[in-house]
Amino acid sequence: MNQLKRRQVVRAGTTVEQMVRAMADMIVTGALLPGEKLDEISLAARFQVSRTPVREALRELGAMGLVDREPNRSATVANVTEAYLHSMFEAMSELEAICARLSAERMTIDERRGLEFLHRSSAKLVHAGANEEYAAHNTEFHSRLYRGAHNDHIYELVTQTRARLAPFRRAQFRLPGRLAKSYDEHDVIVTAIMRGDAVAAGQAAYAHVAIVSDASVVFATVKGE
Amino acid sequence: MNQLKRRQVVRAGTTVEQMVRAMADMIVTGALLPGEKLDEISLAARFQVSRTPVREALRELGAMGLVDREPNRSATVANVTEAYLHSMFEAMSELEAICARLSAERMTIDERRGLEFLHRSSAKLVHAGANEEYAAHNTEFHSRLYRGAHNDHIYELVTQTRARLAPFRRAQFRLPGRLAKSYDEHDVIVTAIMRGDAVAAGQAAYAHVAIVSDASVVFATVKGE
DNA sequence: TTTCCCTAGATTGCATACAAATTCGTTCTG
DNA sequence: CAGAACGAATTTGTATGCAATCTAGGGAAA
Repeated sequence: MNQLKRRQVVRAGTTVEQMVRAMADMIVTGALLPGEKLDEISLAARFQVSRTPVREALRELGAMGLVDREPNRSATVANVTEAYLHSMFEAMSELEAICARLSAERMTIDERRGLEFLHRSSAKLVHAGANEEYAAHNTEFHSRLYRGAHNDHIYELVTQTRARLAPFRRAQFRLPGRLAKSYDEHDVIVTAIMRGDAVAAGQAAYAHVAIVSDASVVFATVKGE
Repeated sequence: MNQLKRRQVVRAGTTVEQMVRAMADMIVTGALLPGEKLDEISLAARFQVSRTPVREALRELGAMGLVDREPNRSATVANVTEAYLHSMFEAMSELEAICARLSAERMTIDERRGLEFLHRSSAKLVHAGANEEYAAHNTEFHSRLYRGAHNDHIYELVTQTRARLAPFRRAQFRLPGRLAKSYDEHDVIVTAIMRGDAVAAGQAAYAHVAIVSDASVVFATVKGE
């Protein structure tokens, strides 16, 4: 098995799919910063492919809102105005509220128990001050909330919004005491969901995200313009 | 000015943009039916361009959710499962509720007056049974609700969802008496917004869309599986 | 010195060419 | 006759080439 084609690499698909995944990841994780130029030739060289798949990947990323494109100029990592950023955070609050509300009504027993267990198990990370690991737990926590709503389209909308927001809330848990507060806020949500209180769950989720927005460090306009 | 290039035609952009607009329109209006095959060569011939822009347009439409794409097989007009369709309608209800709620809180005086005027002026269309025209008024009515929320990202989400839903609710106003009921439901929303009652506006909007979902004729799986 | 304009290089947009994959018809076999 | 298997034709995926557009730098004029 010395000579396997690029195509056969685990979980691969077409070249474009790979590029989209790779670049989306780089943008979301911050390896590429908002405003950064993405010229097709460099990308083609970097990924060892021709410009054709690069262009298709950029177009898809553009449609996803992760990169900005204008005719006859290089694509750039999406960089939004402060007003738009605010609208995304607000939308996120609303969407999370919906998910929490629906989760309170629709989660199966197993989902509820799983959520509670995950939440409880993150307590020790708070005490240990394990930023990175708590962040991972946090992501999983919210993911479960989205899935728990049992609505595929809402899941898509919230996931998409979260991805676009990611580059702008990197240092979320750097603020002192934020971890413990986050845990407490999750606790309110979990409690409400466990007892099937949709209204309380929705309100708690809305407030939680709203707080995160405020706590988030906002990178405005990093490069170019 | 005899020899103007394709590019210079009014409101045009790059070839791909034109194709995306044209095809999105065809899909949304039903000129292309869900499930229909979209092979690149035919499209290229039809639009008098090479396959390259066609492929980019298809990829963008795919990202928008208007066409389904799988590696090494033709793209098709998006055709969703009944479960997914249901989830889109539910999402639409939630999103419209948010917009109505925020509109009740945030619309300017002018926006409120404009909405009310538009609504009142559609009354005569109901009496006349003018389906087509009422449908246009209806579209405009909802558009204003979305813009009235003063949140660009939510506007984007709701617009996108509406577009994906369009092919599946074509015959919305064909049902007898639906026009009058729609008007009455709009009336409740408008009244709530005019008096700034966010909760009532949200509930009325949610109920309105939920009814439309039920009233909608669902085309399931038109062509090809 | 500053500003404007022009040209050369660089970069994107689209077309064409070729490779890989799929599909469908035909043939061969049981 | 049914079904598997092979192969040609169709269709998608990627590379390359050329035209159109943009950008940057230098030189001329104010």
